[in-house]
Amino acid sequence: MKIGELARRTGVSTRSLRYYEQRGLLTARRDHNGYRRYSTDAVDLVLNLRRLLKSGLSVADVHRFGSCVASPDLDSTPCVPALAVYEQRLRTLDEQIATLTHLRHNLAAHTEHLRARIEAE
DNA sequence: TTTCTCACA
DNA sequence: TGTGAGAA
Repeated sequence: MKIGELARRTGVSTRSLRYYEQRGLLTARRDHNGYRRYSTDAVDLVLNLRRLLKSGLSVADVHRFGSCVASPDLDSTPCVPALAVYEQRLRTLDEQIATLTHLRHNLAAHTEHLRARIEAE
């Protein structure tokens, strides 16, 4: 199928599909006129890509999934690299949450301090 | 309709 | 991580 049909079948813009290809996430054969041609299983792959990217994974993360991304049923696939990616992502999120929590505590303390000063006037 | 590139959020 | 515009 051509890029327009893949876009329609996946609900993903042609622009995004070209972007995924540029990033090495999606490949296509070329027609004589240079138009991209996709096999029907590209639909599952794109839907998986979309879901993973929307869930906060980066292009590099999705890259690490290897052939798993092409799976028609990603959730039921015992994808070893996916486990590593998810675990690393969880660690990163935990670190970010800790940092934000720290910042929030500091800001709350400053706020209370300032309020007390102002109300003491 | 599709291709590409540049610029931008 | 995408998108818009412009030209072929």
